[in-house]
Amino acid sequence: MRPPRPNPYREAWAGELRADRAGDEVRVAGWVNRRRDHGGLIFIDLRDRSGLLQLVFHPEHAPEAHERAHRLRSEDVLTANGTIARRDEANVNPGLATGEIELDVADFELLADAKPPPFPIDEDVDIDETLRLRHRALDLRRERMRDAMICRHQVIAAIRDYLGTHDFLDLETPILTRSTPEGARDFIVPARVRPGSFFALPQSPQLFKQLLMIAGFERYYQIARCFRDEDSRADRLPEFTQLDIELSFVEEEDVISLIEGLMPAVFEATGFPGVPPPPYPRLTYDEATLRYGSDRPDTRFGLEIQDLGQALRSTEFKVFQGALSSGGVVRGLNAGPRELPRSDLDRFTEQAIEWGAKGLVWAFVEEGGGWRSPIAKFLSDDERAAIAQRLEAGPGDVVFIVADRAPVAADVLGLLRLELAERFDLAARDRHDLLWVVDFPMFEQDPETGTWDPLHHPFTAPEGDLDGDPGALRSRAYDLVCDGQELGGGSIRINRADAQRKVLELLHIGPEEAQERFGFLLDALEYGAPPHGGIAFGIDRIVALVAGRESIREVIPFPKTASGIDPLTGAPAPVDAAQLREVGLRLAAPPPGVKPD
RNA sequence: GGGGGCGUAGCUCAGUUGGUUAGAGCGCCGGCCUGUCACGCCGGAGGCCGCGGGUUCGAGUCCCGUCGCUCCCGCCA
Repeated sequence: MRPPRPNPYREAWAGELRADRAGDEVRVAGWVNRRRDHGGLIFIDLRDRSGLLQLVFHPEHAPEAHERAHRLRSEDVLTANGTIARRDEANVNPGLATGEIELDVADFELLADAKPPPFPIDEDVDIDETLRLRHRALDLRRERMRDAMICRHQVIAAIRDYLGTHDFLDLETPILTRSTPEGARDFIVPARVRPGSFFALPQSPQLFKQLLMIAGFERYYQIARCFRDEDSRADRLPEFTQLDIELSFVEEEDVISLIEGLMPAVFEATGFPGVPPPPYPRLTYDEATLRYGSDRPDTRFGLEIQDLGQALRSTEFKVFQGALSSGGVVRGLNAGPRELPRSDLDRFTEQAIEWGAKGLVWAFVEEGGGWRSPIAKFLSDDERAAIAQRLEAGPGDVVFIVADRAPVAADVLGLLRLELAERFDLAARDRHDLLWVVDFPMFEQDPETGTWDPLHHPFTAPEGDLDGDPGALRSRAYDLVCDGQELGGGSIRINRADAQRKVLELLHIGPEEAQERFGFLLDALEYGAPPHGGIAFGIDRIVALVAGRESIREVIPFPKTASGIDPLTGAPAPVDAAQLREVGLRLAAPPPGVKPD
């Protein structure tokens, strides 16, 4: 850190003082991290953003200060001046960056005293998250959180630096806007200036960044706050921060190579090891869903899924035969030589059913090709051998098989894969797998309604015949995946109004509705839109990865809880009737705990 | 909306088969202590066992409901 401007509080950062300053008079300021009062000598670990420094209060060096120092307590704020003293060899603390020195305090001023904190600031223990969020200012004082926030800053600074030197303009887009078709539920804000109407908070700056391309800015980025009114997860909150990027006159390779330059810059800036250098491997969507049962595969461990259709094409076992003859699949994975008691097998089977399968076949392969399995007797020797060969399963291995519609089999085996990896701790810890998933289908058919839903948003450029079978269309989209989590995704966009209208039509968004909802984009597309494309990343996820945190709440200064509320401010909170009247609203029912008027 | 886990002192947790006075460590308060750095020693305070109901002679413990947190499914890039 740069040296502070000397002022009445501070002339140096406490955590950055070293033995070369021995003998110097300095003034430092910060919080009492910990006190060790020996009656005679008093030691205080002073904490500021830069780290810790031991202050010594000596009864003979400074009797008056020593007397007052007895009353210092944890988290008191003080400024102290004195002499930097080199510690005796025996008193050096190798665990502390400033451990070779200490400040022999001449005088200090208590700037603010502190109540005992509701949880320890000076040690790294798990505290109830709601309590931490309620006292977030205190929580953020903890080293772990300070590190995370600094890491967050470093990630964002590295991004700005990289994109800045690659000719990108950082431009803002509105927060009060109208519904964007990302597929999630919108947060809505009643509009006083037009009672009965609502703003929506952006789910992403998608439409605006396309307008910026049509405007001719060529290269844009933004660290953009985005909002989606859906239930949270460890890696998902209703409010999150996205790195939003868009470029003109580009195709897929341009975006991919930009990102393959950006990500290493981020990893380098944060000193994050473990990600192999680019080019990052690419998997097609079809490969990913077949081999890993997911379009965001975790490839840190094997357990790859295989198709068993060939091995079973003339099977008489009704379950498998039924699946195959009705257009479904039989797929399996080899879990390897695992000790799996019946209780685990039952649990997996139960879960498979919850995940949508009709059942789960398990089998232990024995010496000589026999199976210990409830279905062993329904399969011929040849079929068992063919399956074992396909799954490369030998004696001792346990294999799992699902027969179902292809998407169900993929999902179930994909989830089972993750479950097994968790159960046996298979994921490499010191390695992180970044990879691209490419060549997505444009649409996915809802098995119940038969309607076509876009896998990405409907501005993604399709590949193939727009007048042909929608199921055959591919999209020019790409997702960046890390350890089974989507870090970002994007696409080349549609840059012609007629093609855009056609795609919306395929989604049953008629001309009128299209005009009503995003006429402003369609209109702009009429005036010469360059070929363009881009990508968006979850900044919170990137920081969590780099900082090694399980939840993005650990890398956001003021996050909502997993249940979507803010214990710090109490938001969301009821508003009074006058505020409602102003925006032309009346509640159908009073909120819990509030009496109706 | 559904499923799992958790809820006991300020914090982190233990609490046996339902048993009478609910414990520990840390923190806090008081005293002692001149080389500690998780300082040490002595003493002390601190409890709506999430909340409501039920079973029972008796409930932290069993049952029902409910609330909160969290993880996952659904949902969501």
